[in-house]
Amino acid sequence: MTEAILRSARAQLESAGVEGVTLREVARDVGIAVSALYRYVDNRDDLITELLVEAFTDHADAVDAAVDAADPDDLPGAIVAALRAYRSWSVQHPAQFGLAFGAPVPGYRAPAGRTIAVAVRPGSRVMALYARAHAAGLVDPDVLERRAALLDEGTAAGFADLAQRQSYALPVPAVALAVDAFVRVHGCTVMEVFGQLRPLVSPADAYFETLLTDTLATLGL
Amino acid sequence: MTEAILRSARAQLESAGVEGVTLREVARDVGIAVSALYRYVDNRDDLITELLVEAFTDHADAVDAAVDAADPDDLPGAIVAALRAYRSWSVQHPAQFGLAFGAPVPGYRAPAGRTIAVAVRPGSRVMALYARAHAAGLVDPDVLERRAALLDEGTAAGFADLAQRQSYALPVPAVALAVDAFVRVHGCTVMEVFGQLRPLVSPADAYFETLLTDTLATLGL
DNA sequence: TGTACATCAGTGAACGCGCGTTCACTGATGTAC
DNA sequence: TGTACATCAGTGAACGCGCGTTCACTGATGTAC
Repeated sequence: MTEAILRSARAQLESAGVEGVTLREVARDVGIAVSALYRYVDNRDDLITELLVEAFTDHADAVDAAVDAADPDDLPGAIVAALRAYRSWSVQHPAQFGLAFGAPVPGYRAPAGRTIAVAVRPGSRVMALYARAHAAGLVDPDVLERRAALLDEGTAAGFADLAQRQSYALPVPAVALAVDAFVRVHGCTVMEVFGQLRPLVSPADAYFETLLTDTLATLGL
Repeated sequence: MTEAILRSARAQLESAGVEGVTLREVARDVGIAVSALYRYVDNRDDLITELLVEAFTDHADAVDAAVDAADPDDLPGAIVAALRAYRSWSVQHPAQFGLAFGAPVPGYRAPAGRTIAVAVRPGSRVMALYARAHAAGLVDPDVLERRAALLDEGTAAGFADLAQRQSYALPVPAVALAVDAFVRVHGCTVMEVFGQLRPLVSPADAYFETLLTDTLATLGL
């Protein structure tokens, strides 16, 4: 039942956006009185939270699956697979992506406790791969050095803080490189999902592949 | 009057998002009967369109102003100024940015005739600067060549098409470089406005500056 | 085996609300003769 | 100068709608004695 409710809500999210997710419509869809919905859901915001957590989870699961399926001895390959999955899932689930990574929903405050841990999973997974690559000596020292030269004190402190909070076993310039790469990939993905890429780039798949190979260079791999 | 209506609608957009923009609230705000609104506006969608066009226009105006204020003999400097303005306006006007560049509003179809021309202005402005820099021989040929090597047939055709449609006086690899740079800048901006950058990067200003200097390298300048 | 009772999923009417849009209208202003 | 008329910004009531949430309830199922 709880699952049927969530499925119906997801369908509405996909067809009408967050603001189109409605308890009454869910009730109609599931074939239940509206009031009966309150047995399964505290209120509308609670349902939205459920959708949000589900979106983050599905996204992270897709990335995990790609990494698990990759050759464990080919770290750059695994990173590429992860980033590819990051985009693929997003393009295939635009509404859920929009809920998770789009403009914040006005009047709705996501409960940090439930969302943060799951929102951070894909980044942490990739970072762990990169840390292993770094430990294995695969990261070009010149690239690291050039990135270090770009760092001012404030940003360096920020990256050090991030590495400590998330337990990333990487020196600050390597964290900076990883963030750069992530910004490229996520930025390109957002643009594609929200329709800003199409006017600029014709086969998005191919463009993303070139962005990926170039991103490896960003990472010094 | 028309201006007062638009101002009120903009305030609502800022405080409650697109879905929070309401004819009745605008009427209340302006001090007029709801029905009187229909003298100035065809319907709600028309008002949203007005907001959308205004957002694109203000954004493009900000970029134009930055370029106009820059030293006309320092093309890389002008490009940096344009990209900086691109981000600054966005960060300062998150709601309008979200309307223009966020997830499409469900149930609302923007009239292409009114939006496309204005949506394209910042990109074209920067592209024109880059074309001048290229014509002046400022673009590193090695960078161009490396980018050319990354191009497959399909993507190359896409960029050629873009250059022709928009009359960009640049060879295909240079167009590709410019798009890469734009994706980086826009992607980073989206992440910042929608709150995905803050968990990763601590002083966003400083990070964006390093991204800008690195973007110049992307462009071969 | 039979009865009293608790549990619990689900009902349906009602609440108060805000919305976009339409309609017949009012009343001031300006113009034509 | 005075009168008839058109224009036009704005009024206010009404339409039909959908929403989230609450409330007293029903009726089947299971449990305790």
